[in-house]
Amino acid sequence: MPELPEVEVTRRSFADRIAGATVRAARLGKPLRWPLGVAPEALVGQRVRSVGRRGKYLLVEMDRGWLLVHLGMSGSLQFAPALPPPGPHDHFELDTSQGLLRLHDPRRFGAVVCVPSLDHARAVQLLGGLGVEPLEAGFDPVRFHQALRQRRAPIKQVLLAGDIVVGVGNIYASEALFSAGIRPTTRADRISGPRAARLHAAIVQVLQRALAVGGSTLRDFVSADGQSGYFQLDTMVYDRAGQPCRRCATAIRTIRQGQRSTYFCPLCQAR
DNA sequence: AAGCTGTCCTGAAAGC
DNA sequence: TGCTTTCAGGACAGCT
Repeated sequence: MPELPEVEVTRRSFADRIAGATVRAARLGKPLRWPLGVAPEALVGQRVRSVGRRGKYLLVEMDRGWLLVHLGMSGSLQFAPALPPPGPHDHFELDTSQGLLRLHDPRRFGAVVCVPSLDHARAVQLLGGLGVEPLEAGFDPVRFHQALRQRRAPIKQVLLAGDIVVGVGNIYASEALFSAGIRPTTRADRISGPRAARLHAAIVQVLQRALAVGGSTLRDFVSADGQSGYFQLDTMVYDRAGQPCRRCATAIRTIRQGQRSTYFCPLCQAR
């Protein structure tokens, strides 16, 4: 499932190639998570200025607004001069002078939303509540600790909420907590400064490593077949229930937190 | 305000 | 073998 590293790799794979292109047509498939918000024809004639990213949203900057693209959990993008006819799971297409951008999303948790330049409220609604970017300078260990001290919920769920730091999904939350030696059920406000600093470093390291791996395994994520693109994850705890911890050989345990699976090592993550 | 729960969707895997 | 059930995931609405 696309988490921050996959989204960033996707962005890099087509941002330069689509920049400057003029939209010739836009097509919708079955409904996605949210409606597009405008008639597809409203995009025709606009040029693509750039492709940025905020959290797990891709921000396609157009002449008169932004296209916010979210890959949900099963979405992927392709951008190529030409593509085969759309299949039953291709739910958005942007035909441009430089190629065809296509969203393939079998489970339709993804979304493409057009936010006109003037609709500031809509932009705030979609992006306003997001936390800091974990791979940018604003993600600071001291401020991270201060933010955690305001929260009584289990640290795993606080990370997932995304309002302190974005981009840490279910997989990387478990992985980062293992790396920092913190039990996922620990109340966020009970984590000391030094331990928060360790978690901060673990989040950065886990995401950066995934991004580096993605750079090699996902080089043609967008332009190629779209099937083999997902990360081949080599995890320490995620999806390893009952298997021996790679550090101490204790059996990895799984629990449910907020209807989501959490994995941890009971020995390496004692508290 | 913060923190719960339910909801959306569909393919894969497990269970009967 | 074939049918039914469960599970996975991100993020929001609507509660308490």
